[in-house]
Amino acid sequence: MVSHVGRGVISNNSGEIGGGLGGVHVVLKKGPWTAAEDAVLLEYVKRQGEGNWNAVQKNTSLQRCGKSCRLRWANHLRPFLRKGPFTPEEEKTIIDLHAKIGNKWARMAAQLPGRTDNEIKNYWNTRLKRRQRAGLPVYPMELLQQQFNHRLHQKPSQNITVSPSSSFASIISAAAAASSSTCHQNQHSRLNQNSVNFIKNCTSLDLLDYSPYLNNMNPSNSFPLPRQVNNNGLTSGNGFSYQNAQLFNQALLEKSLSFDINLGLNSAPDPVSTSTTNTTSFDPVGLLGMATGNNELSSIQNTIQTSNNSGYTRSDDVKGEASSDGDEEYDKVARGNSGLLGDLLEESQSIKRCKDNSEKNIKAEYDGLSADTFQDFKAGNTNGLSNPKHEAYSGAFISGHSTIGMNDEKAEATEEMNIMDEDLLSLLDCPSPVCIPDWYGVSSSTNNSNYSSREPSNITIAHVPNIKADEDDDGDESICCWNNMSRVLS
DNA sequence: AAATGTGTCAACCGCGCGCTC
DNA sequence: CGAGCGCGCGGTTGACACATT
Repeated sequence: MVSHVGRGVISNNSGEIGGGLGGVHVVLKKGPWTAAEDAVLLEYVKRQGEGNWNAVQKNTSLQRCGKSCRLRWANHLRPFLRKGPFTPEEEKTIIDLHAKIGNKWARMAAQLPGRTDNEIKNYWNTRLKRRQRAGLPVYPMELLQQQFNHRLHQKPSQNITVSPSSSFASIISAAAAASSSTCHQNQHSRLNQNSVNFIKNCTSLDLLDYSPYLNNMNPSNSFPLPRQVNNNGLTSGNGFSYQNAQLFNQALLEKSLSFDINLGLNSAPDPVSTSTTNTTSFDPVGLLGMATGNNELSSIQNTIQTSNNSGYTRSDDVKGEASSDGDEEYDKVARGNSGLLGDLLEESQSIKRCKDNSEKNIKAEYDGLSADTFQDFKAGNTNGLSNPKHEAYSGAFISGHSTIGMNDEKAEATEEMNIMDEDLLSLLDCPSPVCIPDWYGVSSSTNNSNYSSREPSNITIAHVPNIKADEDDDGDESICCWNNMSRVLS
């Protein structure tokens, strides 16, 4: 019945008023409102008050459906509307609220006098897009840490379902619940034990900004320290490399295949069936996607890609030590973590500069490489490369602990980290680089059940070393959670 | 200067909820 | 109790302006 879909067209789509008009087809206007139409609507509301929007078309000359009238009134004509850009306070409020309640625009608008849900929604979507493009997490780290700590000490009283539209607070709740819950002790897996140890040995989860929420192996549940960025845009400090981050990703993915949150925290575990009833499939991949506001799962890859390509890894530590180095670019990047649009703009520019700098420096360092090789590596194509020079170059690029451009002291500390990385790698005895499964980019909106049936085909762990699991009895319940991983390599 | 990309704004659409009959 | 209706919400899209290449 719609003659056209578009702006400024006349439609005979009677929409909601169909029934009320007894089947009379009324040509309704669509598209932008004119001043004259506004005047008519204003006058009507002045006389009749808000509501009964379908009556507007009946009682006035307006050729607009009730919905359109309501929208026009709510977003443009009603009194006390605030126009213009959001203030920093408003932006902060929006970010806070979104972290708490998710995409509840109307509820947010209720907290922001004079602002409409549409405005807030537009603002958020723009911000989201921008952060995604920059490979940044949606929420400022401070906020996340605050939320996580808060949720951690709250035992959920009811089941939590995690969906793509979940607020981050609910996701964090789920992670915190899993973290503190008593988990099933059966179905041990050697790989899982190793994963546990691996994770426990990690002090920083670089490249996976929000993976800490899933890291229920951290006994203190403390938030990991972020990486630092030196003045070449290269990462340094505590943390682990791109390769190890991928291993950690893999661990999370493995975990996703079998880790169910039983959110009935006090319910007795069912030793036989651990994943079929009353459990919510816990999908770290999807959660990470959501954590960064990206339901299409590109966030992790974006982050890794950023590091891989440029050697740059963003630090979330707004108050990080790097700022004290007088590193302006770093400061700008860190400032961008406020999540405010103005800072974001500056941040993305700084990231670009950092990236350019690091590429320049690395290219200079390994000047003997051909341009093609350089581009190949940037593209992640390292297949069949055995040139030592290239390997060094690869290391500089892949590792989060490049020493290029560092002073001796920093370089020494970073070298230590690289050694640690290698140790961790050797513990897992993984071929390097670890392949990212081809299904890794699957949207988190995909039915979670898919994950349980999709083995990561590209993960190639030849064998897993026999590492004694850390079975200390210091009350580290979280081990149980990982022990709950089953069927991973069966 | 033209093409392309990006941001912003405004509007439409489908869906679900609650009320009324 | 169920159908019809009004309304609100959240997702999506299109137009336009501006920035970048």
